[in-house]
Amino acid sequence: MAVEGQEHLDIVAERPQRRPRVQKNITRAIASDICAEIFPVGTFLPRENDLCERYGVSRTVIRESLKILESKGMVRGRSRVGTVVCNKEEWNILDSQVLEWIGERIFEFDLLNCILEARRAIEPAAAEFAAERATVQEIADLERAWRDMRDGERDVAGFTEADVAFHTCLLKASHNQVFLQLVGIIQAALKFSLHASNEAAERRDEAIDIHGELVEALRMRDKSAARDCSMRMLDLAARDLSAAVKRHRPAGAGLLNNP
Amino acid sequence: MAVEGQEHLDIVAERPQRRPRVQKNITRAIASDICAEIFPVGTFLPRENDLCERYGVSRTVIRESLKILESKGMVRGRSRVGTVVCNKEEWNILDSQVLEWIGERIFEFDLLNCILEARRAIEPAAAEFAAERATVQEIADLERAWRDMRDGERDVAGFTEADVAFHTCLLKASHNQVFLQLVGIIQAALKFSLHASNEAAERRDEAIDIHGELVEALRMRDKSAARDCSMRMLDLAARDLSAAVKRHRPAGAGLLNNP
DNA sequence: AGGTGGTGAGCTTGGTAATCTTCATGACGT
DNA sequence: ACGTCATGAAGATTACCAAGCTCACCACCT
Repeated sequence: MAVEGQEHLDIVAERPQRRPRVQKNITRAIASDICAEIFPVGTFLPRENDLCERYGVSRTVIRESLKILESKGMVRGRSRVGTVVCNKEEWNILDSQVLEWIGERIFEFDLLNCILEARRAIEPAAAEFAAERATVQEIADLERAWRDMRDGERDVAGFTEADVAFHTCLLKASHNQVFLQLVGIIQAALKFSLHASNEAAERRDEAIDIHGELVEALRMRDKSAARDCSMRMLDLAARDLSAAVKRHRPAGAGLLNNP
Repeated sequence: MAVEGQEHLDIVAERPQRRPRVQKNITRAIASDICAEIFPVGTFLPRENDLCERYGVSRTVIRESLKILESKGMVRGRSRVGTVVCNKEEWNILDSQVLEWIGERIFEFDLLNCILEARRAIEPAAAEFAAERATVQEIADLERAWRDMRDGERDVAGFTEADVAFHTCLLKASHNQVFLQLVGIIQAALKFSLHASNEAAERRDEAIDIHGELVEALRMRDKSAARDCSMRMLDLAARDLSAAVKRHRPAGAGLLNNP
């Protein structure tokens, strides 16, 4: 973990000949450090000049990174005073970049439960809209994603990817811009639920069946069937989620013995 | 409103002695110009140096502004090529700053309908959760907001503010982080629905009653009543919305005769 | 002669650095 | 207790270098 703090330095130092996207890396580095509570919520970040030293970049890069983080509600710059880390409630957790930066720490945020609740509200509604609005092309895309799920049943990464694609297509097919924006949280949810329940292969069979049923319901333009499939899908997701959470916090008090 | 386009110039030009918050203003100015399609979707922005001239600020400010816009999905910087305006589907329309920048043009985005649909999915669910999870303090806050609505019945601005506060409190009381993030779109929806239906005062009476009923339902921890109130509330909102849209597009075919 | 591919100039963004301005803060003096 | 001023950190400007994407041009091969 002494190495971890220097990670970004390596990125810069190891390739002096090429300077590949410093900005993005530094932003991610600072964001990760915030998520890791190296810079805890409510405290001030080091002065900009100190951040330059710490990450080995110029002040411009630091400032642009801070601007990005500020625009996502993670920090707030107080003029001539400093930059303070905001409460997690203020973070734009619907932003997919923020979710990426949080990464595995999503388990410590009590977020996956919230996301599941939100999905229960949103996805059945989206499925209904999709039943009446999806184009034939969109239904074809959904079916393709479903086939990819079926074919990728053995391969966890491939299966997850196809699952994400399926739900993304579903939201697209709802023809509602707001729902579509929520694809980020659903991605995060699928990523961390499935990754943990990969031994429960029989569940994937079940999931694949339901996804197939949903495609069929959309094709029939059957709104209530679509809603029903979506809800059953989420019941499965709920089971996976609780398995994932258990697995991630085996002792039940896993917060205490982290590295 | 012809002045509005030059606003940022004024800020810089009119007070050469004080330079207050250039950054924020410039970011808003560029964002507004993008929304106004002065820089249309799919085209390149002017070179950074030209933007400096146009807005009368240094390149650093421009670059930081572009970074912010990029982080919200409005533009994409292509290294050594230029900055291109993204499709509106890629914009983070759940971001409250983006919604602010869009402002009145929200009517041209076909967004209010989407938001209403999303609210129908979300708010009843949030109301149910609030019924079982709201603290007494939160219910008190809701009631206070409700009283403010009642007292501010004559004053459109005050009424809207109280209405926004009410719905914000409701989402808070649902104790779901994801729902809470959606306060931005609901604010936008209320702002533009009410502002247009301010002559229909009798509707506000009705709205106030329903809001009061909802508070009562929460106090009784009655989930189904809470959900029901929320849905009736949204039926009213739907009526207001169609009035607002009609009012904003009087000819009914406003899309056809733009340049 | 014509098409193909390599090459280099020029332009544009990415990044660095030094410098100045503006004020939020807190210590100091009245 | 209150006003004043020094201080230091962020806001902003400027200038410059680095690097790579484009494109036009020219040589070379067919």
